[in-house]
Amino acid sequence: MNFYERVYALVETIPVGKIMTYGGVALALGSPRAARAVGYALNALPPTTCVPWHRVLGRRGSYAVISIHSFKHSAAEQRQRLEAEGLIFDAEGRLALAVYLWEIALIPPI
DNA sequence: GAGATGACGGGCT
DNA sequence: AAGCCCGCCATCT
Repeated sequence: MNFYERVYALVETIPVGKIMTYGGVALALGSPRAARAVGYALNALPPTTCVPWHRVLGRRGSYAVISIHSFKHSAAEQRQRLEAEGLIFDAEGRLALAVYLWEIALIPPI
C-alpha cells in the first residue's frame, strides 16, 4: 500500500464528530514527522472523493485549526462540513482537541 | 538523480 | 501574543 493510500484508509476510519491532526495521522502511520506528507497526500485527493478529508486539521497547541490557505476546496467549506457534523468552533475558529480529537491505535508500517 | 514544493509542527525570537 | 525559521517526509519537475 502506498503512503497516501494508507493515509486515505486511516482518514476514512475517523468517525463522524471526531477529528485528527496531520501530525496525528502521520504518527498513527508510523512516521511521526511526516505531517507534511500527509497534507500532500490529501492534496492529491480528487474533489469527488468520499474520503472525509475535512476531519483532518492542523494542530495548534491544544487546539485544532483549519490550516488551508489555497486549495480546490475552501477553508469555509471544511468548517461548514464540520459544523454540519455537530462540531462547534470557538470564537477564534478552532476546535478543542480534548473534546474532538480521535485517538487511534498505531498502525505499524507494512 | 538533484532540487524544489507543500492542506505540517515545534521551537525560538 | 504573533511571527519567523528550521526540520520532516513523500512527490513533482
